[in-house]
Formats: sequence, C-alpha cells, structure tokens
Amino acid sequence: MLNKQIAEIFRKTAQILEIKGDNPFKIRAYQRAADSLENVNEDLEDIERQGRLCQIPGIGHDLAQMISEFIGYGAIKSYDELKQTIPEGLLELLSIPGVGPKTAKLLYDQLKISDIQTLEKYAKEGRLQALPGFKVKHEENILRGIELVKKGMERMDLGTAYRSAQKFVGILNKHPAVKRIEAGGSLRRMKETVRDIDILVASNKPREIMDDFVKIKEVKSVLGQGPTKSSVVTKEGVQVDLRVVDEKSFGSALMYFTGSKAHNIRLRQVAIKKGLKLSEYGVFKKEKNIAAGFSEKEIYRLLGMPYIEPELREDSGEIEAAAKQKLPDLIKLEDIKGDLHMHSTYSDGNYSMEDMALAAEKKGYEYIAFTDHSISLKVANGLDLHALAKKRAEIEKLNKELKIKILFGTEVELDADGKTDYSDKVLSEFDIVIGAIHSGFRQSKQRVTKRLIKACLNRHIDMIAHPTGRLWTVREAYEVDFTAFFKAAGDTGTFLEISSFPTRLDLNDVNARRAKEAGVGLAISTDSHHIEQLDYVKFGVATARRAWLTKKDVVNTLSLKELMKVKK
DNA sequence: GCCGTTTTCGGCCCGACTGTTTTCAGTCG
Repeated sequence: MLNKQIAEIFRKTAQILEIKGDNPFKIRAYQRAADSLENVNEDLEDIERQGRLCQIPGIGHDLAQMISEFIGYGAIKSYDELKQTIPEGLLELLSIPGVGPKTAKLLYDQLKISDIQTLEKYAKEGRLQALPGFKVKHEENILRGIELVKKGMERMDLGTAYRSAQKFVGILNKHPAVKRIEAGGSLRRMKETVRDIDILVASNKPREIMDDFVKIKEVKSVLGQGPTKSSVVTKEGVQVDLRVVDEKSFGSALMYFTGSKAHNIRLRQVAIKKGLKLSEYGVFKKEKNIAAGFSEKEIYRLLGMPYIEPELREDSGEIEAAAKQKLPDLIKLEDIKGDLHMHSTYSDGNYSMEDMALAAEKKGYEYIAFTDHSISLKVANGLDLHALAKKRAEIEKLNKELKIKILFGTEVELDADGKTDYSDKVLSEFDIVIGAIHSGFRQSKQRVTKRLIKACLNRHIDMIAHPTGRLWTVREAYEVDFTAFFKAAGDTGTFLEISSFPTRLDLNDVNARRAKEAGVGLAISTDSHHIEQLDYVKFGVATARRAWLTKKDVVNTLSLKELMKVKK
C-alpha cells in the first residue's frame, strides 16, 4: 500500500510539473521512479530502515529523502506545496485522451476550466473555439475523449482482454494480405489488467488492411487511421490499436509493441552504449539496418543478451539478469500436473465431478482435487457431513473407473478469527484442505494477518486460497502484513495459491515473487466452477512467470506421490 | 531528478498521427 501511495505521489508530481512546463527530464525522472516503486516487491519501510532506498533504480538522494519523509510524517511538504500551485481538478483533465499538459494549461489559463464537466459543457456550446488554434475538430475530439473516460477507460481484466484480442486476431488472420500477426502490449506480457489491445501485422499492403480493419463489424468508432497505425473502439468499449509493418521488421516491431515502455527505454540505452540505435524498425549501425528480418531472439543477441520472455519485460531486474546470463528458467504451462482447487455440483460448481474429471483428464493432468465449499458458506451450498460422505463415496468409485486421480478436498471457511467450521476430526479425513476467507474483508491489517497466520498454523490446512481476497472491479485486497504472513506460511509448509481466475490473479505477480523469496511453496490453481474455466490455468502460469517462478517453486508441478510427501 | 567501461557535468528513446502549422507542436505509446 505504502509503495503504491508514494508511487502515486511521484506520478502526480510528474503531471503537475508537466502542466507547469518544467524540465522534461526531471518529469521523466519522477515517472520512472513511480514505475520503479510499483515493481518493488518489498515494503519500502523495511528498505528505508536498512538505508537501501538509493539502491532502487530511479531513486536518488532527493527522492529517497521524500520517501523517508512520507514514512515518517505521512506527508511530503514539498509535494503539498507543489499541489497548491495548480487547481485540484486540472489533473483530472489529463485523463482525457487527447488532452495533455499543454492543452490542460491552456484551458485553465484562458477559460478557467479545471474539471471534466465544465470542459464538456464548453465543448458542447462551441466555446472552446475562442482558444488560439482551436477549431470544431478539437472540440469533437475532446467530447469523444470525455465519452471514453465516462464509459470506463479503466483497465479490463486479463480474461476480457484475451478474448477480445483473440476475436480480432482471428478475423484479421483471414485477410489475404496478412503475412504474420500477433497481439503485443501488456496482454502479451500477461499483465493482470490491460488498458487497450495492440495488434501487430506484417504485410506489404498496409492501406488495404487498415481500410478493412476499421470496417470490422465489432468496431464502433475510429479514433485515428493512418497508413501504418490505426485505433478503434469496439462495441464493448475496448480500444484496439493496429500497426502494420513490413515483414522484415516484424521482430523489432513486435519487441517494441510488447513493451513495457520502461523495458524498451532500457534496451535503447543498451543499444546506444554499443554504438547502435534500436527502434521498431530494427537495429541500426550508422544508419544501416543490421537487424532486418531478425527475430526478437536475434535482436536481444545483438544487444548482448539472451531472449527475455515477454512476462519479464518490466524493467524489474530482467535486463541486469540477462546481461549476467542469470535469467530464471520460467515455469511452463506443460509443467502443471494437476489442479488443486476445483468445484463440482456438490457445492456451487456447474458440472458433476465426473464431467470435470474427464475434462481435466483430457488436459493431460495426473490429478485434481474437488475442493467444494464447507458447511457455513450457505450461499455456495456448503457441504454438511452427510453430503461429505456421499461425495467421498463417489470419488472412491470414480477413482476406480478413471485414469486421473481425484483428491477428496474442501475449501474450508476461515471465520473472523481464522477458525474453521469443520472440526479437526472432519478435516483430518480430507486428502487436501484449502483455507479461504470469504467474509470480514474490512478487518484491520493486524486482524487479517493474525487470521491468516492462525490458518497457516492449523496442521490440517495445506494451502490458502486467493490469499489477499481481491476481486477485480468488485473489491480491493484486504491489507496484510506480508512479511509476517509469508514467514508463517514458509515455516509451517503451507502452500499459497496463485488463483488463475482472471478477475483474481491472487497472489499477484509482485506478491508471488516475494512469497517465493520468503521460501513459500506456491500452487497454481483455477478455482473452476465450469469446465471452460480449467483453461484459466494459462493466466495463473503467466502470473507465476511474471513472478519469476520456476518449475520447482510450484507444488502442482510435482507428481502426486511427490506432492503428498511435501504437503503437511 | 537520475546517473556514470566516454562523463560527478551534461546528457537523458524514438517514431506515428492529428490538426492546421506552410514546417511544427502536442499527444500518445
């Protein structure tokens, strides 16, 4: 939380400085610091105590002092003063696509506009044309931008982005002039949320493709159209950007459009040091393109490093690791041997155990666990003792008939104090017990932490499901003292889940990386209530890859025999 | 404001699209 708060302050500082027309490099320094803090997987308080703030990339003497000041006093004096110099709402205007710092300043200086509502009113009444250089087109653009902000320019979850991208890639791929196509951007990096979809196409007939792209049935409005780059908004309100490049620069273009921006900037700096220039068109040595037709892998090689997987491209240490040949051997989808968190019709699942098991068998899994809800979760049809007995008998029967091994499990409720609603005796009869919090989300940080630690100490609980409780667009994560929680999980051998559910992805990349470093075993599971949801595992694996996890960090890459040996 | 196998001062990634500019500024990624 603290890391995010301070990152936000630095980001706002950058915006204010932009509006004031300050030194662009100073502005970028604040932006870079904000990006950097969001990737830090330790509490800033700990780092500060150990005097290591300046070791964070992009944090120097001055910013380290500001961070210390915020930790000590809960505020930064120079930031509070800076904030006073511009009206509160002006930053809000920057959230409108097409309105940047210069326009925002102009709007305020000339017309005293400092919030979106007033801007919309002025634009509709044609009063913006009083501004120098402003014509009808500008007003239309601003109104369209406001429309986008209103309709939720907010980010979408990874699952929604993935489906939208697949739809467009599928349609475009049938176009005869498309030679190669791939979705890039934060979607390719499998970030937990995605703002817009970037599609890259290789073709020698870009205009033809652009003309057809903007006419796709799902397109609602066209934001811009040029010979190599176009942007549209779909009927679902998703922005899709398409870039068309020549086939021989597909590798460098894909690298560029995959980002992250911070990763790209670092790579370009590496290139400059080697006397080269890197752009989306290739690697240039004295104006001559020496990477024409190269793949991403070959371009990284030119820069003196091995291929960096898209999920790692966040400038969070991967470039340094690559230079030292120390990149992790990331976990792969095919390493997963089973799913330890699934539901059936016994509680709130949509399919019988047999149907789910057959689907899992088709995926090549060795084992699965049906972890239906426990007795007190009435809304999800939690199982009483009678239902448990029946379910157990059915599992025994299925295990005789099917090749896949089914584990008898439960997702047991942790009450407000971390106690379970099944007795120790009942819990001891399960093959696997997952502890989960579904209530009391507003408890204090101390109380939630105590609750989770109590669950870790319970000798029957093998794993904690979706450990921070966040649910995309529904609720924020509750606050947890991760240092204490991860220590308890590591000490007791309690596995922590990376929930593959795209609206959860919990633990997320940053927390999972930290859990690994604390010696915690992680399990990637789907929480499937539906056969289709078994495929969500790809999002869980991607999150694990973003957390730098290898096969050995994830317990459900083990065979069933090995898994039973390492579990409590 | 950060940062250092060219540098503790003087650099700091690179290119496309828009609008109305007749050569470029603003915005975006």
